[in-house]
Amino acid sequence: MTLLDSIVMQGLGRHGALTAEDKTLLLDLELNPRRAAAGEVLWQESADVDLFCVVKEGWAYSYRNLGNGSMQILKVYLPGDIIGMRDFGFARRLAGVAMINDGVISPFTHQQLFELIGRSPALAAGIIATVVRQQAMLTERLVYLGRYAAHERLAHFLYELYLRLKRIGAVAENGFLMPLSQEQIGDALGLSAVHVSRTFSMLRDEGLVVRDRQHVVLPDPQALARLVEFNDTYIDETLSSAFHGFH
Amino acid sequence: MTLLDSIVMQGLGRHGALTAEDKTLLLDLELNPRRAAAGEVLWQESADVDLFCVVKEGWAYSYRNLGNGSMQILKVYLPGDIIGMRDFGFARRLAGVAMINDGVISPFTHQQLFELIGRSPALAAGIIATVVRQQAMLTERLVYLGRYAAHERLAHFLYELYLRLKRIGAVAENGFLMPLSQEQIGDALGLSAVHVSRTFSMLRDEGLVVRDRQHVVLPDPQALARLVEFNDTYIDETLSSAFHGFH
DNA sequence: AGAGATTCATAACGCAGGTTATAGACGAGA
DNA sequence: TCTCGTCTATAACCTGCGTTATGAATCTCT
Repeated sequence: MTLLDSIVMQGLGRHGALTAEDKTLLLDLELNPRRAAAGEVLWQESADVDLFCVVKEGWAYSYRNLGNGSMQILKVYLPGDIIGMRDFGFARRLAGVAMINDGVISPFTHQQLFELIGRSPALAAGIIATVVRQQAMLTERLVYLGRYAAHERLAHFLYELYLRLKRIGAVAENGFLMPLSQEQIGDALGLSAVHVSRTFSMLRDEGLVVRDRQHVVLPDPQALARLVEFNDTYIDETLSSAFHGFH
Repeated sequence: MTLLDSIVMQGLGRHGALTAEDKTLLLDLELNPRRAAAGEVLWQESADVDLFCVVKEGWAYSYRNLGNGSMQILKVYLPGDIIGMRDFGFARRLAGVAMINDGVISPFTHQQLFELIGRSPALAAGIIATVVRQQAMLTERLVYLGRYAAHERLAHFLYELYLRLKRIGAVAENGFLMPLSQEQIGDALGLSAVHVSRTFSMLRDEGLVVRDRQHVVLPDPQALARLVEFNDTYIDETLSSAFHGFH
């Protein structure tokens, strides 16, 4: 799991050839890795925007604390993801970010990001693509919050994680580790922790999800995908050819 | 309402001086205006991505049609907004777009957008800012879908429209025209049309919203804002200084 | 190894909001 | 002016999910 540095390159660079300089620029982003403990808050809402991070190990999530005492988790970050792009261009953080479990992150500065954009059109395009893809994932979540029932939300959530983890080689025999508590899952899906538990039981009874603490197995991923009519365009879609021309 | 062409410039250019050439580039985007009738579908989900549009008159919305027969409205577009940025970088539309009422739109091509980005770093930065701001509005909606009750969702929705319309001078004496049906509002807020009606009645009884068909008045906008703890950072926040340095 | 804190499963109960139904108000077109 | 279709208001009824509670299992710290 330590060679995930390259995942960023895969994610950003798949659609166009990266030059050796591009690769150097990318690797430079990861020169300052540090450990981050479970629960550590990387930054709070409204903090100044100074850093972005590459997640190298562990999971993180971005969230909003609400006036009514509840929390909404906006996105779960996996190894290889870039944290903080949400705030790109803003002076203040729109959401807080915290680690879910112990991990390693590589912070880099606003400054570094601007330089990278200035030096490599290919990477600039890739970064825009990253932002747009994140927006697409957010949209997908929004649709599920607005119009689907609890079991569909949970199934969709698990299947999305499954696909994303598979991309980075963190799935074995349809199983993966999921360090999120049911409370946190509820905060992501707009459900109470109790109902998340109920819903897990339901999916278990239907043979769709087997779970033992943090270990999750999807015995039949296709069945899950059918249940949620999973639209994976937003995860795997290739960029348009017009976009390539931009490089 | 016909001079709204300039709104795009206001929205993108407020944070940095635009050169005369920048302005020309922007005006070039609006050379081909055409009428669009209420209900007209500008494009469907999964269609090829070819065009973007500036809305010059009228309202539009982007939406997803779901397998369970319902619809989720993702965003309402007002005069001066750019439609289609959601799909920037994708080969296929992630969402359909339709007109709410009669209006005028100015389509421009992928090609034009790329040229504009290539020629003017200031405009490129502005466009990224537009995308990020849209993402922020989407996030705000997501939070409300996940963690707030019907009356809070509706109040927030109305107040956001109020602010956006005020920016473009479409509010008079705290009142504005809202061409959305209650069914459409429900599709945006993840509620049934019946419950939207109930909730309007509730807000009316509390003196927060007066409504007669399409005419809406917010007698005390501040009271509404308090109800929803409105966070207008994402609408008005100035860009970070680092971002300015990028121009 | 023991104590306290977290997490999870399941049950009981209540309510916000979905669904269906009905009737009035309004708008477009003949 | 009449008709038909769309939109809205309100009522009656039902259910999915929130809330609260309890006990068991697991983790953490010493």
